[in-house]
Amino acid sequence: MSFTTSEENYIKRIFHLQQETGLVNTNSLAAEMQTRPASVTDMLKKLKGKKLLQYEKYKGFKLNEAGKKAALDVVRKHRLWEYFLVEKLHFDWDKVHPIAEELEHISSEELIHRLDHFLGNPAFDPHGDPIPDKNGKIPVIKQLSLSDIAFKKNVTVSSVSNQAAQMLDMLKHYHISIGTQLMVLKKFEFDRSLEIKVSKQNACILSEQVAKNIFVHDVQ
Amino acid sequence: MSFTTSEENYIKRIFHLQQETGLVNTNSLAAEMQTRPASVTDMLKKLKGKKLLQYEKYKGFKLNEAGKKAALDVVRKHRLWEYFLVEKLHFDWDKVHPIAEELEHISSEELIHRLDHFLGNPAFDPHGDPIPDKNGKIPVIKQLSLSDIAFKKNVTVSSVSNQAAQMLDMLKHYHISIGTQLMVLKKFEFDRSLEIKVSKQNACILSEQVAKNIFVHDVQ
DNA sequence: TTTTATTTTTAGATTTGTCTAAATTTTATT
DNA sequence: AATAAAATTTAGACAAATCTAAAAATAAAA
Repeated sequence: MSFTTSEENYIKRIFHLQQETGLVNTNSLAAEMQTRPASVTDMLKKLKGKKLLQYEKYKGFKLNEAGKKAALDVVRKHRLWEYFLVEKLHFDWDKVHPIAEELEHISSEELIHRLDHFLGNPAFDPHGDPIPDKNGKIPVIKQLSLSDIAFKKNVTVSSVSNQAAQMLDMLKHYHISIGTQLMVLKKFEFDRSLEIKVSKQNACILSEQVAKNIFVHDVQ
Repeated sequence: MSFTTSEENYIKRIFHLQQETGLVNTNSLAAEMQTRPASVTDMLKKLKGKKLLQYEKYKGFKLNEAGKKAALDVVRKHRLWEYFLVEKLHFDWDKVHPIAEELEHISSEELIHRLDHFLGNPAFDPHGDPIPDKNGKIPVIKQLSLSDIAFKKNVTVSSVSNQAAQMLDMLKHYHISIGTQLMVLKKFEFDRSLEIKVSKQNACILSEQVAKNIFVHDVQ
């Protein structure tokens, strides 16, 4: 099933709204989409016709399973492109959203599959938001990301979600790999970067983005 | 001035047709666009209204300077994206056209500027077609590209248009740089790759794409 | 529980890009 | 030069996505 750019935009916004409020209503979606309630009603009929939406007139609405999968596909594309723009083209992270809004509607599945691989299958975008995988599965941030660890607590690296060469290079340089023991010394609120201590070496600084991609567990 | 996707597609096709035939006529453009002559006429009025087209009813038409610049912008975007798809995402070169047809309509100038830089400001796309620069200037293939040099003729490398790290790595590996003396020994028609001899070293094979990006002049 | 206010939907219009069918202009042929 | 053929344009229609204004349904308040 393929969708128009307009359909994809509506699907994505409904998805985000229903995550906060459960059921979505016409006026709030119209406000989000910067359009008129009447236009929303028109689109709701189309989406219901495509069997993406639970919708009864005057009752509020939400995406069904097919609709959620469609939304996650768009979210995945958006976040992968944002990652590309920041990591490869060195855009500032706060400049990429409008460009990703266009790129997310490029249709080729093969393109996204290859882009994902090229980027090292990142789990989080430059804003720290999770990137759904091909099946719509969202990586869970089980309080185990290094960015959520308490100070002075000894932890062991269990996985690194971002396989990009640059990331691996950096970790290699700091002598971090699966099994390495770490301790968080300080968190800079300004950019949420972390000062950490690796085994018996000197302290070093990791960006929030790197920290989010490092998963750790308690030392046994 | 910005254009719709449909306008850009028409502009691009008119550009390619007028390079071959000078004046373009309605039926041939309709055939190229896989649409009806009546639809072409409708679009011609729009493009004339935007002052991109020299057009008198029943007389044939062609892009004026503004139109040509608009066309070159689209061609530039298309070819840069093709280069990206082949060089970075490792698509087969014959698979990238339809995807680039979508990507070429992404509007951000900053994006294209950064993409160009990221790719190493390539002068030719994976099909060997020249990539217009930001100002619409098309790199001239003055019989000086290595791919156009006669066999057994001694030449000196004068410039390398593609600044990508991978390209430079490869050239370094073969001990090729500005000033290096080369000789073309053989051309394989199958993929137009070249066997060349570098100074007093062993012969090596260069792909057509690499050869097109190496410019040479006669040995003085 | 009426009445009022809010929300949502319908009806009908608009824009963009397309179409078919018919009319017009140009070109080619006798 | 008159007529036939081809190319091009006009006229009117349609689908998608939007809009305004009015009607209908629901929710809130008196």
